Amino acid sequence: MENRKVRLRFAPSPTGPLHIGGVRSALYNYLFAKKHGGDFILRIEDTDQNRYVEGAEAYIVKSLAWCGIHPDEGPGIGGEYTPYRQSERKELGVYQKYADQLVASGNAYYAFDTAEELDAMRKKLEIAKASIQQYSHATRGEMKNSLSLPEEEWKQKIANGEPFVVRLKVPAGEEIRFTDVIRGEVVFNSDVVDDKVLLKSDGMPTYHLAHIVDDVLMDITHAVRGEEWLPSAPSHILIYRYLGWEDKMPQYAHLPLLLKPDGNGKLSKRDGDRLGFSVFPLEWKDPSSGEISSGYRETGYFPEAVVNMLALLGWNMEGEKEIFSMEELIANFSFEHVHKAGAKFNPEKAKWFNEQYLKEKPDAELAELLKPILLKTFNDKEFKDEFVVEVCRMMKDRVTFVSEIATKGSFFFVSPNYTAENLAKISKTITEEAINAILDVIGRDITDAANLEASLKEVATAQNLKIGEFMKFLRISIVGELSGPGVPDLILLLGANEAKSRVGECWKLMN
RNA sequence: GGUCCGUUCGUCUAGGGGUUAGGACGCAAGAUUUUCAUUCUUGUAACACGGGUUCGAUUCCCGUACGGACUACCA
Repeated sequence: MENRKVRLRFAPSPTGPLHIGGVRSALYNYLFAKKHGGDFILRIEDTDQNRYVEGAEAYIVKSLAWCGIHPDEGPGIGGEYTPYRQSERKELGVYQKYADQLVASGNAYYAFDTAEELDAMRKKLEIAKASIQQYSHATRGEMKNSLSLPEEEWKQKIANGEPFVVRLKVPAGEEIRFTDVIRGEVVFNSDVVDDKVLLKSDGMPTYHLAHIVDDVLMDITHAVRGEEWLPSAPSHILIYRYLGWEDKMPQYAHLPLLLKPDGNGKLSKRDGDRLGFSVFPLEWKDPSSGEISSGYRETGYFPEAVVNMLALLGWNMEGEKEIFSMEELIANFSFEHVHKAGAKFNPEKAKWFNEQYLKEKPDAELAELLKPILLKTFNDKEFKDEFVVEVCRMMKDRVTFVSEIATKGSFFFVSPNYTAENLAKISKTITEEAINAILDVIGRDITDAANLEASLKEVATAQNLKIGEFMKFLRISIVGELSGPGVPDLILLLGANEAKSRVGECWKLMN
C-alpha cells in the first residue's frame, strides 16, 4: 500500500450534465493525483440503464477538458485497465464472479421480493414506527430470500427464471469503523446498515459492488467522493472485508457538499435558474425536453477562473493569496485543508475571480475572443485588429466578461444612441461657438492624449466653461452616457472624423 | 422517525487554551479621475447555546439547538 503509485478516479454517472459540484470532485481528485505524481482516471458508472442520458458522457468528457482536467486513462483514452465503462465491464463478466463469491462465502444471499413487497414492508415498518426501516438482519427473515426460504424453494425459483437480486448479508451488532481522510475516524453500528443490493435482477451490479470491484481492479489508492456517500461507507467496508480485500482498500475521503447560495440545501439546477447563475460548466440541452441550461463557458467565464473558484470552495491554501494557476493548485493541494462543512456557493465571488483573470489577460488575447462576438453583435461589420486590441485595453478594467466589452463598449463600434435622459444631463451653457472650437481642436493633428486633453481644456477656459460641464458634454456626445474610458483617448482611437460627427450629431439633438 | 456528518463576520475561510479573532467577496466611506471602472486607504461584521475540564475556553469533552446528507433493484 505504502509504495503503490497514487491513482485516483472520478467516476460519474452519465445521467445528465455534470454539475459544478461534480467538477469540483473531479478537480480535487485530479489535484491530489498530480500532486503525488499519480494517475487520474475517468470511469463511467453507467450501471443504471433507466437513467442513462444520451450525450451525458460526451458532455462530461468535454467539461473536464475545458477545465483543464485531463484524465490519464478513461473511455476514449485507453489505459492498462480498459474498459472504463462499467456497462462494458459487466458484459465482460467482471462483477458477477465477485457477487458469486460473496454468496458462496455466506456474506450475500439471493432475494426474490417484488417492488410491491418491498414497499409493503417499508410501509409496515413505518406504521409500526420501527427505528430501523430497512431490509436488514431484523427483517430479512420475513422476506423472500435464500436465507428465509427452504433451499429447494429458492433453488426452484432460480431454476424457473424468477428475477432475483443479490444482497449483502450485514451482521447484527457489529461495530464498523474506518478512517476518513477528511473526517477522521467514523463509527457505525451494523444494526443500522441495510442489506444493500449488490447485483440487480438485470444482472447489472449496483454502485456499491461495482465501484469496489473496479477500484481494486484498477489499483485505486484514494476514493474521493461527495459526502452523500458517507452513510453507505460501512456497507463498502464490509464488502472489502468479505472479499478479502482489506489490504487493497483505497483510503476514503468524503468531500463537503456545495450548498445553495441562499437558504438551505444542496446546490441544484433550479437554484441557478432562480438566482441567475450557471450550475454547469458547459451549456446543456436536455435531449428529451429540449430545455437549455446555461454554462460557465457560454456565460463568458474563463476555465482558469472557474477552476480557481471551485478549488477554493471548501479548500484553502495557507497565506492570503487567492489567485492560483492549476500548477500552483497541484503543488499545494492536500486534504488537510479541506473544510469539513458544506460550502454555500457565492455567485458574486465567482464573478470576482473572472474579473481578476480578465485583467491579467493580454489585450491581444482578449481581442481574439472578442472578435467573433463583435461579428455577431454588429452584423459582420469589420474592425481592424489594432483597434479591437485597443478597445480591450481600455475596457478590461470595466467588465466581468469579454462579451461585455461589446455591450458596455458598444460606442466603440457604432454611434451612441443619445437618449433624452442623457442629453438632459448636458449643461445649457454650451454654445455653438464652443462647439466650433471643439471641432477645430479635434481636427488638428494631435496624436497624444495628454496634449489633446490640454487643448480641449484650453477651449473650455477660453469659452468660459467649467471643465466639468465641458467634459460632460464631450463624454455624452462620444459615449452617449457618463461612463467609460478617458474622452481624449476615445477621440484619438475613434479618429477625428468620427469624433467630429458625434459632437455635431449630439449638438444637433440638443437644439 | 433512524443513522452519520457538520456549526468562526451576510458568504468563502485562517486560526487555535491566554490574539486588538486575520484574509477574501459583498457593502459603506475617503483618496485618485472630466465620468465610470481599476487601484489605494479606511470602515462594517463572526467564534450557535448550555454545562463541564482549566488559573483561563472561541479553541478540549458532553449535551442541546440548528443545518446537511443518507435511509431505492439511483448513483
